[in-house]
Amino acid sequence: MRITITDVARESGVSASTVSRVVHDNPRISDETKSRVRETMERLGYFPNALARGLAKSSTGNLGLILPNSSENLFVNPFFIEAMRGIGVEAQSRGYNIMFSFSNNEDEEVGFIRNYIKSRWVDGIILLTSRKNDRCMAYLRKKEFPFVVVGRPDKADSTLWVDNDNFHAVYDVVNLLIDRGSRSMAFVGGPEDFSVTRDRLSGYKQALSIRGLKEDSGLIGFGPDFSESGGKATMQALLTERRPDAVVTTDDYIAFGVIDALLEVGLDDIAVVGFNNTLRGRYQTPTLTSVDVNPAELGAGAAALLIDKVTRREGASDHRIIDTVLIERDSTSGILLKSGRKKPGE
Amino acid sequence: MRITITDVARESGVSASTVSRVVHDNPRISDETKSRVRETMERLGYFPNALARGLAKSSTGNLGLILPNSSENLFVNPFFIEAMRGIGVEAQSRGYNIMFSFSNNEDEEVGFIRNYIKSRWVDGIILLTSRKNDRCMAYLRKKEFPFVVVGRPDKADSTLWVDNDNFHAVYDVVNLLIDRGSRSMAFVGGPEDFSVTRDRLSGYKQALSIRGLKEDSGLIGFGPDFSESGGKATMQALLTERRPDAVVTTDDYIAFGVIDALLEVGLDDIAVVGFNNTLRGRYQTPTLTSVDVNPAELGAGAAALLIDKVTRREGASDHRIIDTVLIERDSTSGILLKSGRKKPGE
DNA sequence: AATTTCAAAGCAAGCGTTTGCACACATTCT
DNA sequence: AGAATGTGTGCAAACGCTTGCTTTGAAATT
Repeated sequence: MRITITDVARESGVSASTVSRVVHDNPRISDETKSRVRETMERLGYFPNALARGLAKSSTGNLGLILPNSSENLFVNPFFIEAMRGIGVEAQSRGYNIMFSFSNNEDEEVGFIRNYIKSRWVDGIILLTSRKNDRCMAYLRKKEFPFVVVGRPDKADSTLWVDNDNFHAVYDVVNLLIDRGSRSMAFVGGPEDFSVTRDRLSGYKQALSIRGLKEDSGLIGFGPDFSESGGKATMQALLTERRPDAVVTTDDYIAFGVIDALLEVGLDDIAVVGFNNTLRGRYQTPTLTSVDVNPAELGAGAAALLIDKVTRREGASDHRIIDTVLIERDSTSGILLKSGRKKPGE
Repeated sequence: MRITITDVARESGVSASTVSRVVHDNPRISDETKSRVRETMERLGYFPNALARGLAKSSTGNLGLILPNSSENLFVNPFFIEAMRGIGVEAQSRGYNIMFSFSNNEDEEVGFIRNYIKSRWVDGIILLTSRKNDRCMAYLRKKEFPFVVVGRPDKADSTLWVDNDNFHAVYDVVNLLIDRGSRSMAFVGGPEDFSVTRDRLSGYKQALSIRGLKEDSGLIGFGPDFSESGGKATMQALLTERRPDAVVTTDDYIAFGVIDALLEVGLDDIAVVGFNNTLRGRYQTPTLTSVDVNPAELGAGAAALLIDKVTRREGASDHRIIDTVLIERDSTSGILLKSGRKKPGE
């Protein structure tokens, strides 16, 4: 027989309400009673039933995590598992549990969110990507349900968000490339409706203008996704019109595709930069200069923000910016050598 | 105001119990009533409260997932995210939710399990690794709580499990290497208390003996973990005594370490095989022959088994074997070339 | 015509907590 | 001494659903 609050109450000669108040350390209960009740709880091995508690308080202490439509490349990317870890660790340390679901498309995502909300499993929801006109966000806003998004939201309202300073991250990349001698730098991004793509593009444009280089729309391309094949195709299209001396991309996998496209036409002296500091970028040939976006911190920040919100903590801010780290490797050392060996002297 | 089962009842002129029975499609309710009630539910947008339901049924429809102590290398390994995906997809398709937690050590794991069970958040638990004398398993058995483990359990009792046929997987690898000409084959495994290590070792021994090669304990080593550095150190130790012509490992990362150790002493003609078919193995130099263990299938199988169990489905078996696929690449093509180019003619 | 059988639906007691309000008693103030 | 505070607990009504047992009325059986 499972032991309940009434067992504890009977056993320590008080009412169930008193036991409940002891559990919550209510100041109206005398220290004497508290310690007596606590001793009984200990002895009986009492543990509150989360469901009953949730029902009574109408709040669960769970957060829902929506993983984006899993085009395969999203899962070879350690970004997500790292973000999940950040979320998990932060949530655990504050007594929250995480429920997750995998979806195949935006419809399914909305379906899961709907289910989480309506069945009252969770107190808040974490979205792991930010898109323009995101239907998940629209739904959550309509329902006025607490949520946080990793990435800058499309609309500037009270939405909680956590993101890198993508503008500055790219700004630094562009400066590095200019310092390395680039005069005609291309930009190959993911889909244009992701805020991360748009932010990085504007960092690119700003930096060019500040350094006195002309922006050229012929040097800017957007892929259909964040995949290697998408990056390759985009680069190939771009190459029919222009011959850049460096390429800034918004993801390592896009960068791999770009490098592929370049090498295929014999261009092995073009600098390429990726984002997300993937493992493959560290081992492939050439090793890839990349921006580490600190996914675990992004996740932890998101969880923290959301928990602050649902616990109505005072003075909680509505966003958080996570630092990035630019990691320079061979792909910007001056020459893309097929052999992958570092250019001597760089 | 949130709408409840009584609202639906009132609105369609029946009792709450009837509505509940309609929701569960109880045959004792007439079709006429069912359709009337369903129409009302639709119109009102009724959605059952999962907490209340769980409290009444004392079951939640949630499963708990315990991710192993996160030594970093476990997370660069796509095995886990893939397994999670398999679990998630299977669970979702059967109306179950997944809660997960990250732990840093076995104590924490047991703590999370205890919490899941005692607070009654979940109906069953999935363990993602199987160790000898695992305290999690011991605890779960003591509590008689339903769980499933990925990997063969240490004790042969009624424990649910799903695993590859590690014995045969290694058996095939050994045969391949012998066919390629190996006569002195080493085995470098992970920690000996993981059942996966022990199973693969016995496959190795069997295959050797069947093919008429002598087993040599000097050719067998176990690393402290599944990491690159561990693999390297183990191989280095082994090399002080022996000079094998091929190495079977139990993980790609161990294999990377092994290759490193070999190349450092100038041995570039030794065949090496890994497990888990990691991305890095596909791109590094040389590309690595590896066994794909189908992590998503392992995860899905685990979820399926556990759900069958907690729903007391008839005829549910207690384990499931998932096929592996041996993927041959350059590292067994005869010579480990530093350039990573395929040996011509192989 | 009286009795049995059966289908369909309702009653009410849980499931285990939380919490506003009431209550009893002991202090302190006029 | 009577009134006003304060302090520590208990009562009982939620929270929203499930389910064993009953009831009701009609059809089938003797």
